[in-house]
Amino acid sequence: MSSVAKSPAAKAALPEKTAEKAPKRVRRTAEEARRLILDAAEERLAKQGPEGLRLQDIARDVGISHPAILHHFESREGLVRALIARANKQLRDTMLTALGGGHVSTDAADHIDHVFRALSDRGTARLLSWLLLTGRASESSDAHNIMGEIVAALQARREEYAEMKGKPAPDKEDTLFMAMLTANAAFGEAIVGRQLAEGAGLDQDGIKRFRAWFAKLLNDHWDGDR
Amino acid sequence: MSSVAKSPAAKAALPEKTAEKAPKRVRRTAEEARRLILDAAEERLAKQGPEGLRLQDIARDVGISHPAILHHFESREGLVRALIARANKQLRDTMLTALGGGHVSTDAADHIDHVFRALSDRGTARLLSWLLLTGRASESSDAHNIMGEIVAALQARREEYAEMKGKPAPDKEDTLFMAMLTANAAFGEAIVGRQLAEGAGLDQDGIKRFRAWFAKLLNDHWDGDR
DNA sequence: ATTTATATTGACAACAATGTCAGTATATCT
DNA sequence: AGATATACTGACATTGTTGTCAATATAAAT
Repeated sequence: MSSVAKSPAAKAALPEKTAEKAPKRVRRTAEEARRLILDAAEERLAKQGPEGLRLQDIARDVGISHPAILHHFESREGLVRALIARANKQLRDTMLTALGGGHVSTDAADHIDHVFRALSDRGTARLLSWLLLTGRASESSDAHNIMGEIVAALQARREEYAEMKGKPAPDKEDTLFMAMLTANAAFGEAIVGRQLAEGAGLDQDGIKRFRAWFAKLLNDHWDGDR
Repeated sequence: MSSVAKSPAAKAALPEKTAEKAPKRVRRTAEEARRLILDAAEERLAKQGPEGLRLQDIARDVGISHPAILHHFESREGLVRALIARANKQLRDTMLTALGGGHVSTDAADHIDHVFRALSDRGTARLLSWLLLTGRASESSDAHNIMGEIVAALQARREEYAEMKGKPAPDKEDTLFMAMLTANAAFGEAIVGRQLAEGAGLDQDGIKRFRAWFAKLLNDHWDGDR
């Protein structure tokens, strides 16, 4: 990323007619180009925030000219929408497969860690946050379904677990609240986490301990009093 | 805030020389002007996100011309810095006075509600979030101290409470984690809260119930096992 | 090899936003 | 009242960013 792709320097060798053209243009498939562009945009967004999302910069990152981006996404807004759609999809997939994995009910720590990783460690939460901050929330009605699906899956797991233990079925709202708290905390951590941790003198390992602590809190509540 | 101050409409009464000038320019004190500008900027930011922070818009809201803003804040960046500084200060004050109020140890619900109100209901968390997303974190080294102060105050309360109950003093890190979780959750709620709540079919009252639920969770932990 | 479709580019247009400046009006001080 | 400091304005300069367009190169099809 230090040295940008140069135009062919070996061009003025022969002043003959053979030397006057050496275009060497890269041509990707549309799908591949879109993927590269989205990747670059995501990275910029994660690193520099909303104001770092400029077509020219992204183009430079990919090594293309900025009209190419317009060609693939119509407009800047189109690019943003594509970004949103992909982030939502990734999030949904990650969460649901995590919920689907077997070892949930016994140990919430892994589970919490999954959620935090999916949202916080990778830039997804920051991306989604920015989307929400800029008021583009309504466009991604997917978010609704995602939350619904997750809570449903979680509730199913919980009832299953309760039955196994011979306990009464847990309250649906209680499950919802657990999910909401987790989501809120993960988003919050994605944004203020590093800042808070630094302020409190917590290192990377301390953050891990925090997540474990949180997992335990939820775990206790999971098969606790209620 | 609905009707902006209008320029004098009663001006074309006499076509005489007396009617040709009616400047009626408002002149505030520098302090007052700065306050108004910051208020307007804050509101824009809360409503429309980062991209809504344009000098011309803010100026229109206040009823002045945009160079006036530059006059008071040097540059756009200056305005942003002032915004940050004020938000930090407000946050610190709110939190510490909330911590200082007597009824903390017995009922965490009020307390949690205070925190959420200070961060979430008003636009503070969104503002700070945007600041963090845009990477302006380093400029507000105040944040460090804030977190430190709060945790210290909380820990003091907790030790006091533990002694009253004749229990062993709580772990400092445990207190820190409680504060971190609360902060994360409040920030998260400020950003994704409405979206999640809608997706889950929760109304305003449901959000209140969630906060109460969270408060209870912390409360139980407060004088619980550890 | 020729044709076809389209990914890609450079140059330019259009616009928006910050910032500059010289001048104007208003509160305050003497 | 007159003088002074400065909050404020309108017009302009500047810069940066999105978007348009005609032209070009390249992969795939015939």
